[in-house]
Amino acid sequence: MNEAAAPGRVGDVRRRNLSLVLDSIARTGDAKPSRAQLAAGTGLTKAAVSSLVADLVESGLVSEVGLYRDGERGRPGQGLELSSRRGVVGMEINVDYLAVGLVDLGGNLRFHSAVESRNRGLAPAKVMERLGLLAAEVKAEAAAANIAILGGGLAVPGLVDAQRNLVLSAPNLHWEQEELNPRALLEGAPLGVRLSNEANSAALGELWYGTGQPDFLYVSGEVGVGGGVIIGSELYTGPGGTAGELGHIVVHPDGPGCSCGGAGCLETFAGQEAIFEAAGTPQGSLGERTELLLAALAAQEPQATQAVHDAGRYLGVALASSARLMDIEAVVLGGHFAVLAEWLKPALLTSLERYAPGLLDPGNLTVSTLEHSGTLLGAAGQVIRSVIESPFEFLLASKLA
Amino acid sequence: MNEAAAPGRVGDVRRRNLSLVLDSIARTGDAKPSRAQLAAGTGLTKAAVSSLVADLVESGLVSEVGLYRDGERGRPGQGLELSSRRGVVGMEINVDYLAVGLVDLGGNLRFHSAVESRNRGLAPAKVMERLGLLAAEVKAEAAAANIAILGGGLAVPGLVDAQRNLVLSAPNLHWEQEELNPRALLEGAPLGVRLSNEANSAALGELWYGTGQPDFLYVSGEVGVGGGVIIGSELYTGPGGTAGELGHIVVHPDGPGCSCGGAGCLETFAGQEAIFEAAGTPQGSLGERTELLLAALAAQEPQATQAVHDAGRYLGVALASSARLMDIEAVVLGGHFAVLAEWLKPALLTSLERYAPGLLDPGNLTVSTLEHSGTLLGAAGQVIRSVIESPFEFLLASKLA
DNA sequence: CCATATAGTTCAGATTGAAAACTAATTGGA
DNA sequence: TCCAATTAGTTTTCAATCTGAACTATATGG
Repeated sequence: MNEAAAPGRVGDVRRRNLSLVLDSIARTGDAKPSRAQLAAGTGLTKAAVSSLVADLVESGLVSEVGLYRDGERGRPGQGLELSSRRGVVGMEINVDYLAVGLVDLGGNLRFHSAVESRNRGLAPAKVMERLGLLAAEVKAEAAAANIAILGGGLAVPGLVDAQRNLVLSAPNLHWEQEELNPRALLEGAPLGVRLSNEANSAALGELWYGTGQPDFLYVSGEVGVGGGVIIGSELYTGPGGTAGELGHIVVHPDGPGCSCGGAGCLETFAGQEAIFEAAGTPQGSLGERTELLLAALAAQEPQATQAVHDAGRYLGVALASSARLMDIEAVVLGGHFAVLAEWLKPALLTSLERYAPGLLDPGNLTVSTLEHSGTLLGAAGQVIRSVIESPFEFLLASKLA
Repeated sequence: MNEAAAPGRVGDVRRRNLSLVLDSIARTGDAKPSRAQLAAGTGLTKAAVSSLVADLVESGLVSEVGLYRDGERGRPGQGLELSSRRGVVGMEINVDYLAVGLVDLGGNLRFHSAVESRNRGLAPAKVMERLGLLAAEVKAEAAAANIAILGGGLAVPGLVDAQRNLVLSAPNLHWEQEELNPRALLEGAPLGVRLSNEANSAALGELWYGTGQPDFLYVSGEVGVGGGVIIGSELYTGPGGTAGELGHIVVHPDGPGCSCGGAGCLETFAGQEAIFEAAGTPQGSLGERTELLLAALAAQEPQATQAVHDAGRYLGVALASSARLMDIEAVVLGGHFAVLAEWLKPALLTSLERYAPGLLDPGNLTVSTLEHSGTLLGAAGQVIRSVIESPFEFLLASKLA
């Protein structure tokens, strides 16, 4: 008996149905369903839904929002929605900036703020201090709007251990085995602050607040090339939690050495630095270099065009291999790749067609529309999702308080 | 409300616990646990376990096997085991042979038979006819041993649609969109016959009856190069069910064209045909060529050695990329690669160390020990697993009958 | 032969959803 | 104006199923 799965108890049924009803309300979104509609949608009886909704309303997760009239006869229903008076703070540390946002349970970004910050090489404590200022701003905004902060999500460009609040490694920040104390950013928030990986959060943001496709590979072109795999509306993390390292897929066995110790990795051909260098973009801040590169592309300068073309070609190789291995049918481009999409896509599609003909419909290669808030939304969304998936635990906690 | 998850009913608790108890008995295997031990292992009360076991015994899935004595004091328990009087037939169609086997619920291969058969290009009906002869043999053996056949699993080297009993494509058999009628092989078996992919079945066989690791990539080197990804003791199939196509990962962007329409695929460097050709092995049957190649390798013939070395190198590239993308930490070599392992492994490990240093512990690169029966066991195991995972449905059916 | 220990069963109690009957609120037509 | 029709939501009764505690069954060892 190596694995001890938990036994089913009578009470589990209610846990599950609480989650089912809450999830139904979340999915229905703006339509603000009534109890009767939820009963029809979930397959539960009206009696069961009424009882479940009563608990959810009492906990503050769900609120009744006026009457619901369809223009037909009969008693109108009470509209239900995820409370707009409860929110989660999304936070992001990246190489060049810090960002925070307040997301209510319904997924609306109620407030948003970002500052430039050269975080590479900075001590984690120093960065957390700066982030704390932004967090204070959010808290003030939340108080003003009468929104209770339930918790927060913090995305960093590196490998994290969410259980132990540990950044295992964030090479682009020059961090290694750093213990953050994210909880301190939002003192008093009952659900604390959850660490997560930037690319994974962006992928989840795209899933919950973007395209809504259930299966896709999100490609994050920040300083490194990252990826997030969404399968069946869930993040695929792999057994060790480090899946999606698209940047270190080998795209040429005779390629140059990579910072990861390997060779021929995608990142050495399609990382930001690699593209800037191949394009001959002079040194400078990220914003400046991006401007210059875009200008060069617009001017059809050959070196820049070739650089982006090559990046697209090798990205195509990596995507072809990924699609074959993981059966991926859709790709969403984010970060740098979204910015360069116009010039990148043709080479990418040609490459895909060469290495995996017919596997990926060109229409399934899309560009993220969430821009910089995707990561934020995903980081906060993970906390919101955890409430939607186990509301019972939340109910218990809020009854004690 | 786009997805309608099923509501939890009170009866679901019992469904789950029936499965939990059955699974506990299966895992404990030869130890033949008592009800009391199951209660301790599952966290259920003795009362609940007794009630659940009663149902399982009545259905015939579980049998009591004499008393259980620990040498200590107290009333001895009744040992329980998955019935050895119920079995599932595993069947395999491959390019060069057909095989069948009888697996009892406890996972013991009770009977096994295989014949050579040049199936490439043969009509599916003709192949099924030959397979029917083997199936008849199994049925006779089962009758003689007083084992009731519950169902069967049939593995084929191609992409299948298990719901519709369809082989979507099996290029190495020259089959395309073939409708088989596997159920006819085992008339009267209550669970019918389930089609599955050969590489996936071999991976599952390895999981259930081989190493027992919960996370690994199985590499099947038959005529094509296939793969099966096991994550968290489950087969990863991807959204469309075609995941694990290791053979068509791009290992060299300037590589030769592949039968899949792409270019630079692993299969063009490490497929059986590619290795034979590179090694200069003359034409002939698979068995003959394998003998010749092994002899050449034993004699340290340079061309053969180089061919296998190259195959290992490119397999290393594919595994490095796979490990990065899917966070795979262990690899099991099967089929042709298991046969060549002695000569293949050094180059493979060197390659892995070059392209993904430190990612895969050399000790986690193992060779399948199940040989040809792995696929059979996996094909049958899927049916056995489906019973273990939802015994309630089986109970219902057996009560009606 | 009895104290002790362990296995397994029986029965009351609690939780929970289904089903059906009931109350509540609204519209439209007589 | 008022009542039939219609839809929303609540109350009540019932069945399924687990827990916990008390009970019975069967072994060992002095």
